[in-house]
Amino acid sequence: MNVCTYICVVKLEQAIKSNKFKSEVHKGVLNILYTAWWLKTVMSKELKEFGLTHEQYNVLRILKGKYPEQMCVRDIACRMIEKSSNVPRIIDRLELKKLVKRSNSAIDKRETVITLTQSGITILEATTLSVNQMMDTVLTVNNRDAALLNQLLEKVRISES
Amino acid sequence: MNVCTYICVVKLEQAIKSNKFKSEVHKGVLNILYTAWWLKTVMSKELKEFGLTHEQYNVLRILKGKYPEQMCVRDIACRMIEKSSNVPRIIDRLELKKLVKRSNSAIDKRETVITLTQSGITILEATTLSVNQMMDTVLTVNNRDAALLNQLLEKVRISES
DNA sequence: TTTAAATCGATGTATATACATCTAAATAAT
DNA sequence: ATTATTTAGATGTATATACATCGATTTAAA
Repeated sequence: MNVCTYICVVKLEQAIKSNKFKSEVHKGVLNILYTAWWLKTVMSKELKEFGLTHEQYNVLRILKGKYPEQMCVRDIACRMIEKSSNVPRIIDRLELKKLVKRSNSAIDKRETVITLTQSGITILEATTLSVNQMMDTVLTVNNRDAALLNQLLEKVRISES
Repeated sequence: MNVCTYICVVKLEQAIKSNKFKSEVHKGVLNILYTAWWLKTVMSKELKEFGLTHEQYNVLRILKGKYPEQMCVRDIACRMIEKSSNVPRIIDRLELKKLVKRSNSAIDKRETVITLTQSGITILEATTLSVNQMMDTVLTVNNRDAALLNQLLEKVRISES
């Protein structure tokens, strides 16, 4: 069975061939992990058309958020979804593709400031349009359910310790 | 800010320093991705004590599900949460640590069958106990909310195409 | 029966994750 | 002012992801 086949497999039990879960909470953990993989796979398929990875797209979008201001590596890193992302290395690939530009900060010589290039803006806009359009088609969940989901995910992350 | 600090950051807006979302659905996508990273980070911290990665633990648990039966690589792969996992390579590390054993199938010579070793069973049991205990402490969400969350995640994965 | 197609899993490559370490620079402490 | 500490980001390493390819089988087709 092809990886893409799973995009149409809705049931978790079917996806991981298991129907014995310790509890709904335990199932929920697996469900979140699986859904995250599913979403990444769906998105990556679209991003690939533009030669971008999920993480590169994330960095570009973060830069867009402050544009035309520049951002230092640290500022980008703390906005990443996956906090352990190695941002300097992601910047490396984006720089090779000339989508961003590195330069040294005048204020703090330790900092490297990153700028979106015109090419970066153009690709990002086209990609965002395409990704959003695709997501609107693929995701049929409504905003009311999504709002409830957002509340529940926050509850999951309320930790005792 | 240390990566571990984020374990105590509950709000998505705070975690990714953004409060402008196109819609609740769009926010939901980011929320699922972030929560998955959060869960993996929390779990990995515990797994590290036993010298296991998240994926290695996943493979061991899948093998446990059929134990004492053996499983071929493909059978393991289709039960993985992340479908694009490179199972032969994960087996490589587990074999080096002598937690599993590879052997050739007598029925189909193309297949490699994997067996949990006694050492594998022992480590898996200790790890599972520790991980479950930690999860029960960290996750305070109740089963009713988790059941609702599971329904909503399934709705997210209902695709038009 | 011989060839063609499909399958299994090992392996190669580029990128990313999750760390640790290192250098340079900035800040704090003495 | 000098030293110590902290911080920024580059870099190194092991592992994983997301593919593609390849050899050895097995199955299907001619």
